[in-house]
Amino acid sequence: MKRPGNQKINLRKEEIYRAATRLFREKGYNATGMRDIALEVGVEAASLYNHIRSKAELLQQCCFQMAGNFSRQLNEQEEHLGFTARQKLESILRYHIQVWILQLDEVLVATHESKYLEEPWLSEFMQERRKYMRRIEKIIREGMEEGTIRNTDPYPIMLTFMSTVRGIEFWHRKKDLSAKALENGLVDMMLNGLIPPHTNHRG
Amino acid sequence: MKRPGNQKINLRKEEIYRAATRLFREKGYNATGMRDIALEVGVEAASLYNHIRSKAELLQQCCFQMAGNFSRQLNEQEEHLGFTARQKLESILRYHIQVWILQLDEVLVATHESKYLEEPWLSEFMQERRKYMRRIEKIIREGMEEGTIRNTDPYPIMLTFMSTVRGIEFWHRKKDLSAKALENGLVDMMLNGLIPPHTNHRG
DNA sequence: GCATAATCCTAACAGTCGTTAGTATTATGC
DNA sequence: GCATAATACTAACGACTGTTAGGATTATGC
Repeated sequence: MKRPGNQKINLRKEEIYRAATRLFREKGYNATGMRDIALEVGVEAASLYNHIRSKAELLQQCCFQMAGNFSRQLNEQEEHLGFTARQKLESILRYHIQVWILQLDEVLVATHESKYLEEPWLSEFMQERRKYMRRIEKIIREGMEEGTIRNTDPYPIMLTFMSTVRGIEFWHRKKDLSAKALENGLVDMMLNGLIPPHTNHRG
Repeated sequence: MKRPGNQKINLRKEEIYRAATRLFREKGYNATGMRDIALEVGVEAASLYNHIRSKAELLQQCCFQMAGNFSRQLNEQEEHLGFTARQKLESILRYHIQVWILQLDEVLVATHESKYLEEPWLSEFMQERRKYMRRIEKIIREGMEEGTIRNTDPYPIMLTFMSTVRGIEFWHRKKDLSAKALENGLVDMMLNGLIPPHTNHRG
């Protein structure tokens, strides 16, 4: 069997990965058994090991795939010369929101289950995250220097920026609000806050 | 042994609860064994059952204690007649932040591990949380009617409000920023956003 | 100091976990 | 259709899980 383009193999592997990601999100990494994943795929648990090396590998793939995506997108924005820092931040935030809407399973696993990564992956993942947050903070500082971002401590702003997307976890999709409206609403809050423009109660 | 004020009993129980909460936060509920908790307390795992009914009970206590605290504080604010809706929201947000700073272990367990509650506790907890979010949304709507809150869709605002505290999870305490400064920074972002007041780029 | 209740221990339970060994089955390339 | 590689199965492994039983130890109230 000289692989006919690797298609079938990777399809099965992909299927396992998707099932695992969904279950990791739904039940948590530790509460998800290989037998649960196997049931979802329609196979015995032992058969999974023809396609993957271990359960831990599935978690690693999910976490570092997401980390890579976010890091790459941040690279693009950092190099975007025509944008002010505030425009960069808005663009990055919109990317965050879209990922949280379109790939909620993966991003929630990377966010909540990454702590179950084994070493040395755990340390590497956390270091990458710290690095990412520092890069965001740097853009915020640049925005303050160029005057497009309000001049206060950049650190709480960065924390708020990183947390804004978290609410999407609770969004009931069926209801009144479209994805684009949700995105715009979150971006609007990040940029303008909840005080009306005419009021003069700042500080 | 006719309880001498229940002190010793409750101290041990309290000790177990604290150890469990810390470990649940650190390693997650499922990855924390009764033997881990016992080791922390300095006792054999089986001995824990002289003080608690089950591992699940420890999680329930943590989740519903926090839920009760938040719910009670919200009651107080709802009944606070001298406050505008915006002042109420700021007050509630400051309470959120202080809890996330002072009781990070418990609040993280209630936030991230509550999904491992068994029925009917799980349903009750999630229902309480939905109710809480709807009450926040109602205050936001009141603020829009009285003009103290910018008039947009209240739902994304509520989601942002609920998520603001999440960043505290990543706060390195040792460093530059005091707890009070962090609190003020987060509140400031919530109220004013990151656009400087003189700019005219709203909408 | 005796009766008793609280708390601890050891040992073990039934179940689940991720994973491996060994083998059977299926599909491919020639 | 034969050789071979991929993939599936069954059975089981040792380790770990929350919890219980039963007995030993300790502290309390009178």
